[in-house]
Amino acid sequence: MKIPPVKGTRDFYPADMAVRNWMIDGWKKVSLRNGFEEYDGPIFEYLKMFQLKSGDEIVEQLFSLKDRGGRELAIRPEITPTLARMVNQKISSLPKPIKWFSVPRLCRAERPQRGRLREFFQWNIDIIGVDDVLADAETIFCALDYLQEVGLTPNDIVVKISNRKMLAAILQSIGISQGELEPLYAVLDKRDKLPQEAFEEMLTKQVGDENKRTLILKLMTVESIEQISSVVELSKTAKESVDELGRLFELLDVMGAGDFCVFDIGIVRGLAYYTGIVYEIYDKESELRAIGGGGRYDNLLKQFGGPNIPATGFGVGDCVLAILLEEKGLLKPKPQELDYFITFVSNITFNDKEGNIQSTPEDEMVKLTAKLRRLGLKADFSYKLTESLSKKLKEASTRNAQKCIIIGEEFKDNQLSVKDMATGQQELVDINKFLAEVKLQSR
RNA sequence: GUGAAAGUAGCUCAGUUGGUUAGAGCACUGGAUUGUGGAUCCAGAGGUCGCGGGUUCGAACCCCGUCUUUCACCCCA
Repeated sequence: MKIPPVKGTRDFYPADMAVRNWMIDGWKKVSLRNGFEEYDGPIFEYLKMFQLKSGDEIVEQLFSLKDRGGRELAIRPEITPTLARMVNQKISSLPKPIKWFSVPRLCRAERPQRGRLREFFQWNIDIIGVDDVLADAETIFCALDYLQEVGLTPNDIVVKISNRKMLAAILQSIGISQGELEPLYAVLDKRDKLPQEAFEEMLTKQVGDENKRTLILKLMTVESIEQISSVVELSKTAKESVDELGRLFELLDVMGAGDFCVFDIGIVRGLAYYTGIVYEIYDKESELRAIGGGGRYDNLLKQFGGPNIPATGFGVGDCVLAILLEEKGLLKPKPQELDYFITFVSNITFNDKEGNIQSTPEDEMVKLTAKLRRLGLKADFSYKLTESLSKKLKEASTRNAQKCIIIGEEFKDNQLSVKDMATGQQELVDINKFLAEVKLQSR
C-alpha cells in the first residue's frame, strides 16, 4: 500500500536538506554574532497556552490532540508563548536584557498555499527587558544582517515600519474609543491587501461617522512621519510615539540599515498583542506574502503570569524566504564534498616473498578509507562491482571528491597514486608519508 | 472551512476528433574504455496517465466523486 505524504508537509531529500541546513545555519550564525543565545522548547504545549493569547478561533488553525491522561495538547504554531513561559519561570535569575533566538519547527492547520505550508521552520529573535527603541532597531538590524548576508539588497526587499502606539493615540484623538481600536486595526491592516473600494466598504462598516472616516482615510495616505502632523493635530502621547518612530529610523541609519526601511502607516499586524513598533519585511515587488514580521509586545509576559516586562522580536519563516532566494538566484547551499575517494585496480594481489597472498586491493581500499575517516577526513569508496577504473573516477567526480586515491601496482612499493580531481594532476606518494601529512592536515 | 484551475517517467514537458504496444530531453544504470573523471556515442531500466467509479466496441482524452498542488477568500500568531 502506497501512503502519500500528508497535505502541506515536505520531504527533505538530501538536496532539499542541504538548502534547509544552509538557511538555518545562516540564521544561527547571524543570531550569534548579533549577541543572541539559542533556546528551544517542546514541540507540543497545553492547548490552553495558545488559546490564552489568541482566543478560541485559533484552535481551528492548529493541530491539537488529547493524550492518554486526557490532557488537551497542541503542536506549537509559534514559539513566543513558550518563550514567555520559559522566561517567566526564571525571570529573577536571568541577566537582563534577555537576547534569545530559536529556529523552531512549527505546525499550523491552515490551507496550504504558495509560501505557506502546514509544517515549516521559523527564525525567531527576541529582546526582553529593554524599553528603549534601540532594541527594536537591533532586532530589525539582525534580520537585515542575515538578509544582506545572503545577498539581498534594498532593490530586493523592504522593511515597512509603523507604530501601533502612535496609531492608537491618533485614532483616539479623532474620537475612536479604546474598545473600537482592536477591530479597526484588523480593517486598517488590510489597506494594502484589498482593492481600495473593498477597503473603504469594510471601513464604513467599522466606522459609522463620516467625518472620522474621512480623517482615517486621509491619515492612511500619509507617506512620511512628517506628514502626519499636517493631517491631524497630535496629542502628547501621539507626539511621543511619532518621535519614537523618528528615533528608530535614526538608529537604523546609524546602523547602516536605513536604505532598507520605510515608514508605512498601513502596517498594523493582525495580532492583538502588539503594543508599539510593528514591521513587516516584503519583497520589493510585493509579489509574495510577507517574508517576516515583528514588533513590540510589552504586555505579553504579564499576560502569561509573569512580571510587567517589555519585549520586542520578530519571526521569519523559511517558505517565503526560500521562494524569494530561489527567484533571485541566491540559494547557494554548499554541495556535499569528500576529501578523498578511494579506488583500486582489479586483478592484482599483494603477495609476500614466497608468493602467498597477503592482501587484496579491495581490502587495502577499505583499510585506507577507515584510517582516513578515523583521522577526521571525509572519505568514501565505490560499491561498484565494475573493474573499470573509469567508472570509479566518474563516481569520484559526481561525489565531489577533491582527491582520488588509486591503489594499484605501485602499492607493492608502498606508493599511492593521488589524483587531484580539480586539476587532473596525479602524483605518486609514499603511503606512510601520505598518512603523516594527512594527520597534520586534519589537526 | 468556501470557490476555481491543474495533475502523463525522479524532473521539465509532448501525446491529433475517443482508436492498436503512451513518447522526448535531463537525471539514473550498464557498455564503448580490465590504470584514469567531467565530453561523446550505444544500450537499458523506469508509467496501474494522481486514485476510484461511470459512459463507450474502445478512455491519458468525456462525465461524477476523491486526493494533492496552485490561485482567490477566511486566516496569517
